[in-house]
Amino acid sequence: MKLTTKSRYGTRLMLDMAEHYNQGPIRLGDIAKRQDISAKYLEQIIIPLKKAHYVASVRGPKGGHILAKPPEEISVGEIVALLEQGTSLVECSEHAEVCGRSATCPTRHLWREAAQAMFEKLRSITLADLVRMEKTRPSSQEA
Amino acid sequence: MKLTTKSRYGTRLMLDMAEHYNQGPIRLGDIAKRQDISAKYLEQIIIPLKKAHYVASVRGPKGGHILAKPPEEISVGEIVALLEQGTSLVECSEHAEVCGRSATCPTRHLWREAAQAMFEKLRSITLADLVRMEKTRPSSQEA
DNA sequence: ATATTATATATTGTTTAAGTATACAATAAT
DNA sequence: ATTATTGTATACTTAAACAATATATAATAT
Repeated sequence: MKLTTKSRYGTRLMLDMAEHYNQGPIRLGDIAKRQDISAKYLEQIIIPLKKAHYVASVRGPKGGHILAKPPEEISVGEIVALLEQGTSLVECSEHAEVCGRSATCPTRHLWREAAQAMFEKLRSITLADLVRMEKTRPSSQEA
Repeated sequence: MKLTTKSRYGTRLMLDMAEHYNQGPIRLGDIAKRQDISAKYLEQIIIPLKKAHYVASVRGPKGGHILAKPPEEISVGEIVALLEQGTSLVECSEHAEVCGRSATCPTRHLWREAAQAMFEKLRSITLADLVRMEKTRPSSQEA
């Protein structure tokens, strides 16, 4: 039930770009160093974010990546949903056919509600919120 | 980010026992058949549930397992927390030391809040609720 | 004494997560 | 034009975790 590194690193990747919003293209290499994540791995993680038009890119020297929307308009929920490939906690939430019991299984709805509660929370927090949190309390912030 | 089969099967295991509450010890073999889960695997899954005193057992012929508390007093949240070994979505929620960035990482709190939202929902639903749901609407129940 | 249940421990197979490696394409600076 | 620097695309590898299975043992109702 743990989050994958894709959504965790992906969130930090996006947060790093949010922190440097309006500073032109940011190199993945720089983000990799700042966040201490393999640059090669970040290259993979950013692909779906580009396809979904959260991120734009510029090739060549002085190139890099930029957020395609302001940080206020990108929620963590969107990022996680994208990188975890959906908002469900069990396969049968989205694909009832994987289990013959789907039609009558009382636990099925349970997992959907739990996932909903989680994503509602995540969708309520934007990259701008995170940047603000970081600035306000450089360390030891409480929930 | 998917739930493991342990918590999913474990919930169905407990629900099956709730459905047969006050009917004496229930054989794991019977549950395995009804739920279409490997009996051997259920034997493993039930171990932590016994250790946590949600389930009691009787050996020998006519033996089996029984819920140690009424279904009203066992929430899905407790079952899942037990079988997923905690209520966190990332390692650093519980063990800050696994990541050098824990002290200042703004995303850390994020994951804790998301997990909290999810478990609040799960803790609000008991086995008795699930039994009731099943009886009220034998199929096609909506959230 | 026997059949039937649970218990304990070890082992195995499979999948997925996580990360690397290599080759290619675009472009700014010179 | 050439070169260095960035991103892009695809394939590959490794390790861990998940999901079971197998075997042997212990308790107990009949």
